[in-house]
Amino acid sequence: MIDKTYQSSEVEGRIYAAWEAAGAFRAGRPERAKAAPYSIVIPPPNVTGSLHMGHALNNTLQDILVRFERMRGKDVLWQPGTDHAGIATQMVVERQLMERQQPGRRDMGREKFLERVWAWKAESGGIIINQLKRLGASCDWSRERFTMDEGLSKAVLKVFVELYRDGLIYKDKRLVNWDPKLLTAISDLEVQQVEVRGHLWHIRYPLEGVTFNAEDALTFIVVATTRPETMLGDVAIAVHPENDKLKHLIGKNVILPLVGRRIPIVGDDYADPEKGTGAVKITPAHDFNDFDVGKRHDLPLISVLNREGKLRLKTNQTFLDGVPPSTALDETLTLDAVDRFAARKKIVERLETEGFLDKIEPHIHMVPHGDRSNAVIEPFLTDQWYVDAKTLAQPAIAAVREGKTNFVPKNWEKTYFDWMENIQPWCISRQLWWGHQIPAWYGPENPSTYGTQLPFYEERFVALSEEEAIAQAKALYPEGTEISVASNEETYRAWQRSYVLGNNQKLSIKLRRDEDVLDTWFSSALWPFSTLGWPESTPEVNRFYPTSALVTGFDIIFFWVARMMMMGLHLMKEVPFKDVYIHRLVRDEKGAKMSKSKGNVVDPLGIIDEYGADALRFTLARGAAQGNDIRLSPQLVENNRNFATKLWNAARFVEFNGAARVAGFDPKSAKETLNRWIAHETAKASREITEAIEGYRFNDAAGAAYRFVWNVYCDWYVELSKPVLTGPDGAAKDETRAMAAWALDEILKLLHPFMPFITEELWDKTAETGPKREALLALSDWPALEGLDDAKAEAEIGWVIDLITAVRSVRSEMNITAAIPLVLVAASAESKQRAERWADFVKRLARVADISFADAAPAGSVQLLIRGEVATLPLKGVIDLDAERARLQKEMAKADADIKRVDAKLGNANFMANAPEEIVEQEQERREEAENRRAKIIEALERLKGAA
RNA sequence: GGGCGCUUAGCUCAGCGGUAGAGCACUUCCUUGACAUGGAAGGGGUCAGAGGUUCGAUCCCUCUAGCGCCCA
Repeated sequence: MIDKTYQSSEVEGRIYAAWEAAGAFRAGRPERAKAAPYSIVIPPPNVTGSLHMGHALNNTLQDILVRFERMRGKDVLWQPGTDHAGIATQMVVERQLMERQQPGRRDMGREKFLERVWAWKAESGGIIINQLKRLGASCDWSRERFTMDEGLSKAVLKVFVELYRDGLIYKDKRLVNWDPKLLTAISDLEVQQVEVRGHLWHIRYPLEGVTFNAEDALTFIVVATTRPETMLGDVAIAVHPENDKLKHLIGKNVILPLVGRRIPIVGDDYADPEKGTGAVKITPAHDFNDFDVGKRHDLPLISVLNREGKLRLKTNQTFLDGVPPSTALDETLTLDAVDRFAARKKIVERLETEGFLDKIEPHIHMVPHGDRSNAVIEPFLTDQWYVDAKTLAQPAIAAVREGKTNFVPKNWEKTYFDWMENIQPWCISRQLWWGHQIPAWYGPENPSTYGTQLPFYEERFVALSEEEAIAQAKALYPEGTEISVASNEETYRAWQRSYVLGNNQKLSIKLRRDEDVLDTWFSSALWPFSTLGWPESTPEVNRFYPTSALVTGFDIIFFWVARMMMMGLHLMKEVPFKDVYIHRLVRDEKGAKMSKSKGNVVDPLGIIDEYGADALRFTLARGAAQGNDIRLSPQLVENNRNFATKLWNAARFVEFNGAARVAGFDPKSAKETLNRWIAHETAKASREITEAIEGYRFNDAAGAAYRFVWNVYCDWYVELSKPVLTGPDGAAKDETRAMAAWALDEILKLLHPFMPFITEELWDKTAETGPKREALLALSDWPALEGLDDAKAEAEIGWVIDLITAVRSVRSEMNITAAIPLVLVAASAESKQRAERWADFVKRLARVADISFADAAPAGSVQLLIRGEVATLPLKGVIDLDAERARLQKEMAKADADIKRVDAKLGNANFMANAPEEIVEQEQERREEAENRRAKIIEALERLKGAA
């Protein structure tokens, strides 16, 4: 028995447990060994994260695809897992330590700290997985993976070593985006440009060889900068070679204020003559553009900041080199160890008091910020590891061009190409501890070539293991050298000191391992194959790679999709996925982006608690039109919860009326027109939904399902079947019961990918009568309905629906509550038959007292036009004749307008000459129909005159 | 500055070269035994503006205005 109401909170947990117990989501079920594979890898959520609405959308869409294909009989793998989220997770744990006033990570050391992170992972790592289950996600949880798992770590190591060997990973000293708060490099994708109201400071740089006079513009050159503190690292001034006002200064020198360094004025077209003063200061160690200019002119790099963003001057040899002592310099040196922003203020003050400040303009500009720390990012000169993304990008670009991977919607291709074609080296090292430690070991420069001199060059050994690194070192250093690995940085330094001091005659060498870890996205880039067991040649790799589809948000096309493409193609020689479906954002009901700081975040679990997972899923699916953000409001979810209730009640009604599934029932065998009609409609809906899911048109699929269930099955089939179901027993009743149950079954299947819980529950409840169910709904066959189209049934039921609707309209408009007679005028034989067959139904649904036939319309009746024929409601005395006249005149006006419009077309020689034949025919039919309608209305108006 | 996209009913959004659609909201009516989380009926749109292509444009093209996102 189906309960009176559907309690999602009671049902969902139980149903999910049943799926898991049956292993319904497992890939590689034996009975599907010969089935085609279908695979999706989940975009791994952060292991310590929790489910937000973006996840809910993303995973709902994947689940729709996966459940759909599973029902289509494929061997489906939805590969779940989480990533370790290096920076975010490390931040959380460090903050925790701070809050608890425990020692920081440096104090406790790497090993201890990592223990803490693993403990934190153990504690909070399962949360999001369970939340995904509450959403109904049908992942194969037995295969859950984590980027820091042994297997995935092995994959990361192997890839690093291979790419290094191939020259696609290298170490380089370049400017990186440095986060002075987190003390790590980040990739340019992790930098957010934020518009900031700042200033443009115009500074006078005195020309060499003349006496500086703030009043005399011939004694200096003015440059504008947004970051005056970096002037301490200036090494040149650039002016455009064709800048007529300034080009005469090229080749001359200026004396850097506050420092006294002599720096050249160089000609470079980077200096835009239209912008600012036309001259720009060049600080190659603190600006990406300046770095390039510096390279072109062979300028030195003077870094004046330390890792924490404080000025580093006193012990900074490159800063002091070639600068004559002066009191100005001494005063500048007092800024040593001062934070960059405090230093900026002080420097501006000094420039002003000493006459070097020309003017200050307010200036709005973009300032880079770290996406995790929100600190202002410094371009910073360090050694980091890079991936040669440009080389890897080439096959990845080609694969999309050749259609091996398709973006849906297609226009995202352009975004992908734009980025890929202008791709920069990918900085993959992070100064963190939580992550995959880079498998590189360093030792002193080979003494056989450099004796025991100061080791300013380090030998580098990139290897899969410490043993391999030692073996490599053995091969490099002189025979008999003892080689060991320092357990930590400290012991290495201690050894290094003694080595440098020449106390090491025995040639005992220590190696140290690179302390840094890899960008989390490096491991995520391997996700489509590392999760399948690569580098082992597992059956899963062979069966499920390349994956079928990837479903993700546009915000990680660069971070993730592009990098998976590069890695997949390079390492597997095949694209990682055939289709990439890109969905958009879930916004709040006002259209604002959900964010913690705005406080407008809608918690999917709260929605699930209140309305059920199915309602949330259906809402998201209905809203997921390609290319559009989804505005989510509780109202919408409520509507879809109501839809679930509607379905529930329909099932209850059907059950209550003895509709039980009949073994071997073939819908094609139905005799009753109504039953043939619903079979026809079911097949139609099934086609629409199938095609829509195949095309990733989730909204169309959900919309078609909604309309079919509510506006076809419930509104008409159930209503029209009532007289039969509640009437006398017989073949028609038996058939209708069987058909009602059959169609409901098809509905459950068609809705299952969208609303898995309620459909599975009903599948179970309806199994109580009739033949035994062979499988859970999740594992049942998707409808494949052939040979059910029935135009005749469609025409007949359509006629009935039109008739009922028309009578209801008049009743409503005329405010008639009593049962009224219906007279069909000059009815065709077909209409007569239909009317007789459907009399009971029409009487019931339109509240008609009786149906009769006449050759002419009775006087004083209301006229209805049903598919070209006249039906009347003799309402003499009941109706307001004026109102009826007005109604008819309105219809008349419409008919006139229709005729006029069609005539305009048909009278146009060009239209007749150029329009396709079927369109012309259509127009002609339309005219005939309108003409007929008009004639009937005129007759009715005439009759009204007679009645008056 | 470059790129992508949007502008359709009061709201949120589908759609599309051949007479404008849905949901919600609104109005009126309905405690008929699946469902008031419901049923029935109804009002409401020169499809942002201006040009162009076409027999025909809400749809294709160009421009303008406004809004959004991404990249520099």
